[in-house]
Amino acid sequence: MTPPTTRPRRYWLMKSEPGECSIDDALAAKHATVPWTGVRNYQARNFMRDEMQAGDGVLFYHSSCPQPGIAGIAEIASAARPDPTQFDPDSPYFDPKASHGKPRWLLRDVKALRKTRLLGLAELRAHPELAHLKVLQRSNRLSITEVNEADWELILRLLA
DNA sequence: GCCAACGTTGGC
DNA sequence: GCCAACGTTGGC
Repeated sequence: MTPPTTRPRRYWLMKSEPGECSIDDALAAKHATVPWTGVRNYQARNFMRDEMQAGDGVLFYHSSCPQPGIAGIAEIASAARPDPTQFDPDSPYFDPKASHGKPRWLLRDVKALRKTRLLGLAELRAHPELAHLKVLQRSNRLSITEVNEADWELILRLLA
């Protein structure tokens, strides 16, 4: 018997518009868990479909709002599964080219662990060690990016 | 509301 | 496969 394969825990930054799903909304949800619906970018989808693993750490980021920044800590809480909003003609995320037989968009459930103080962009930028963070790059539009372990640990220290 | 950057679309 | 037009993102 070969032992189950393991890999080091990975870390992600996931953007959510608080008007749609804030860290408070996620914490208030059943099991503090929300399906990460509405991602319609292939690179972000591929992270959810192929790269993530249950238990991975998540920086819960508020975007498109008065105070953008990291607002909480969460973790990946499920395997990949089809995003149901792609099949719903009444959803803004409806995708007429998707079908149940051939879903295009896969999501993960994300479990909120705690709300933190808001760690805003200006403060993130004030730490040169974090300068390479994807979310700080000029006009990065990707809603899911990977965070390396050193950055994860530094950010958790800043939030402590 | 502005606007730069980027992904997607579709004609060729 | 190219590439211009278009739509979206998202901080400011």
